[in-house]
Amino acid sequence: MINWEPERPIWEQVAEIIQRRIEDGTYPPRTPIPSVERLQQEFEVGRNTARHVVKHLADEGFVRPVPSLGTFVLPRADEE
Amino acid sequence: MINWEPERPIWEQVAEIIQRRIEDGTYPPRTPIPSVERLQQEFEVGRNTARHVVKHLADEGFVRPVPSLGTFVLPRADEE
DNA sequence: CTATATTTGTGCGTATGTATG
DNA sequence: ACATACATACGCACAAATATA
Repeated sequence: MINWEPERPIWEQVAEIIQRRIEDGTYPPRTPIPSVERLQQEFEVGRNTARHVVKHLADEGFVRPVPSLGTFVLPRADEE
Repeated sequence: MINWEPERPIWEQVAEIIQRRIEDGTYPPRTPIPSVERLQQEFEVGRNTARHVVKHLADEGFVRPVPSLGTFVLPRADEE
């Protein structure tokens, strides 16, 4: 079981964890973050919640989902 | 057309049918159950629903999916 | 040896229904 | 009324391994 903060949406808390992993290099640029299904399993959330996380990270410009392939970490501007 | 009971999920009803066939020997141990595509066709369900059925049966220990080969009926302990 | 078909695995996209706060 | 969360159910495409023609 995961102790989510009750004050904020779970998707937001998951998104922050993934974002942190992107920033600390756990998920390097041009590599895929865990799939929606993996996120579901690791964080014990539903599919829509996991997808919301990915969509948020994509909207924020951290990742780009590629159909049939995965969701890839975008390189920073100075790493382009 | 198939008359599914509206009260329960379709995947559950399909899984029960397959499980019954395993138990009555229609699908003997070490032989494959119908592929996902065959399940789709026979029960007129979508791929994800058919896969859900297989995953459920695998989680319950009735079958083991083998990539590229099929999903095989596991032998019971006393038949091992 | 090559080409095709089969089968599971893995991705994303979409919609609906239900429940909760 | 709305946002959040989950379950169900449909769709598509491609990858990888295997079997077969």
